[in-house]
Amino acid sequence: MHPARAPAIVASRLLVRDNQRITALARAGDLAAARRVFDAMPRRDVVSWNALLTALWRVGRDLPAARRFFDDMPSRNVISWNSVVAGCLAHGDLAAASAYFARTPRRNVASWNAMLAGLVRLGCMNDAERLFGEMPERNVVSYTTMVDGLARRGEVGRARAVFDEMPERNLVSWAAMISGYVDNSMLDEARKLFAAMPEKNVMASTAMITGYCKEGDVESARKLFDEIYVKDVISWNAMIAGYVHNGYGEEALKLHIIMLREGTKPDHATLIATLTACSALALLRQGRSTHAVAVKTMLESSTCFCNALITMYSKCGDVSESELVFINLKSQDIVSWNTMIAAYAQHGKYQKAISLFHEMETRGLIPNDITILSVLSACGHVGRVDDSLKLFDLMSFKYAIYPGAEHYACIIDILGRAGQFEKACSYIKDMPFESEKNVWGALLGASKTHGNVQLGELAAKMLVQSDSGSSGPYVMLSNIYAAAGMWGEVNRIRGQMKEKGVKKQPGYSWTEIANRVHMFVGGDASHPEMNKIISELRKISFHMQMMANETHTMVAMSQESG
DNA sequence: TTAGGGTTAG
Repeated sequence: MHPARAPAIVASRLLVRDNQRITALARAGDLAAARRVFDAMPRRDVVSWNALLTALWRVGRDLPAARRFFDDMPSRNVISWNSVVAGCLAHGDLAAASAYFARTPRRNVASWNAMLAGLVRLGCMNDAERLFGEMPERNVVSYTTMVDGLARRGEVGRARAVFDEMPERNLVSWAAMISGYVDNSMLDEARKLFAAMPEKNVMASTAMITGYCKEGDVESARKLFDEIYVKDVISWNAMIAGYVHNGYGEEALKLHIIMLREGTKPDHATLIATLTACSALALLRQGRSTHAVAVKTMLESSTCFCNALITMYSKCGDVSESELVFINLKSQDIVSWNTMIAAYAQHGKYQKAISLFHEMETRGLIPNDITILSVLSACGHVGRVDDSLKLFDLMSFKYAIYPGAEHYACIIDILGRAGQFEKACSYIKDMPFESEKNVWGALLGASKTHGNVQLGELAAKMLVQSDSGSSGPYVMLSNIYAAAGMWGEVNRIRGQMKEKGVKKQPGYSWTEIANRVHMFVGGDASHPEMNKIISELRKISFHMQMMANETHTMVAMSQESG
C-alpha cells in the first residue's frame, strides 16, 4: 500500500467507529453522550448526521429539534428522509410526515413502508390501505404491516387474505397473524396457524401463551412456555401475567422467582405483574419490597406502575399509602383517578370517593365507564342505593356513557343487597342485551343473603345455562334451600351435580403471621388453635352485624333528611 | 421499515 494513503484509511476507520458509537449510545438511551461524540468528530458523513437525527426524535423525543437538525443537514440521502418521516409519524404529526414523504427525492420501498407503518399506528387504516394500493413495490414488511393493521382493526378475515396472498413470509408475518387471531379471541385459528408455522419463534409462542391464558387454559400456556428454548423477558412476563389474571397468584410469584434464578432481568411489566399478584394475595410485605425495587430502578415515575401500586396498597388494607402514591404521582391518567376512587370505595370511604370524582370533573377530565363503575361500587359499599340509582340513570345523559353489563350487574348487586328485588328485576328486564352472567350472579348472591328461594332458583338456572361446568350456582342454590330447610331440594341439587360431574373445589384462605403461613381449607378444622379462632370469628361477626345495623340506620336517616 | 408482555371495577 502507498504510504500516503494510510492517513486517509485511518480517518475513515475513525469515522466509521464514531458513527457506530453514536448509534450504540443512542440505543442505550444516552442522547447527550451521542451528541458529544457527534460534536467532537473531526469529519462527518451523512451516516453520522442520520444517526443523530434518529436519536433526536427517538431518544430525545424532540421532534422540533430533529426537524431543525434535518433542515441544517449538509447532505441528505433517502435514509435521512425516511428518518424524518418516521419521526413525524412517531410524534403523531401526520401532516408533516406526508409533506416530507411527498418531497422525498428517490423513495425506496423503506420510505413507503415507513409511511405505511405510521398510518397503521395512528389508526388511519383507510389511508394505509390506499397507500398500500399505490405502492410501486411491496416487500414482506409491507404485507406484514397490513396484516397487523387489519387485524388490530378487527378485520381478521381481510388480514388473513393479505397473509395468504403474500409472495413470501417471514417469522414476523406469522407472529403478526397469530397475534391478530389472539387479539380477536379466535384461539382455534391461532392454534391452527401456529401448528402450520414452519419454524416457531419466541414471539409467536408468546402470542399463543397470551391466547391460552385469555381462555383460562393456563396449563397449555405453561406447557408451551416450557417448550420455548430461548425465553426472553416478554415471554416470562406473558406467563406470569397469565397466571395472575387467572387467579393463580402464587404460581405467578413462583415463576417470577424462577425467572430471577435463571438470570432474566425483570423489567417494568414484570414488576407490575408481580405487584398485581401481591394485590390479589394481599401480600403487603412483598408488595412493599416490589415498591422498593421500583424506587431503585427509577420505575416510581411510571404512571402505569404507580397505578398498580395504588391498587396493591388498597387491596392490602393500607389505603393511606395508596393516597400518598396518588398524590405524589407526577402525571395522573384516567386509570390513576379510577384506581384511587376504587380504593376509597373498597374501604367504604364514600365521601372521599365522591369528592375525588367531582375533583376529576372540575379538572376537566372525562370519566369513563370504569370511573362510573368505581363510583357505583362506592355507593354499594355503604348501601347508598338512591345515589347509585341516580348516577345510573344519569350516566348516559351527563357523561355519554351507556350502561354495560357490568354497570347492570353492579346496580343489581346494590339493589339485591338492599333486598329491593322487584326493582332489581325491573332493571334486568330493561337491559338492552341478553342476560349476563354477572347480573344473574349478583341476583343469586342477593337471593342467598335475603333467603329468596324463588329468585335464587331463577338466577341459578340462568347461570347453569350459561356455564354448566361451574359449581358456584349449584352450591349457592343448595345453600339457599338449606337455609329455608328444604332438604329434599338440597339432595336433588347434590344429585344433579353428581350426574353432571360438577365438583366443588374446597375454598381456602391463608394469612401470614410472624413469618408463618396459616392455611385454612373449607371443612377442615385441624388447625391447633381452631377453637380460639372460631370464638374470635364469632365476636368479629357479631360486631360487624352491630355496625351494619348502625350504618343502615344512619344511611336511612340521612336519605330521609335529604 | 414489520411481530409478542404490563395498570383501573366486580
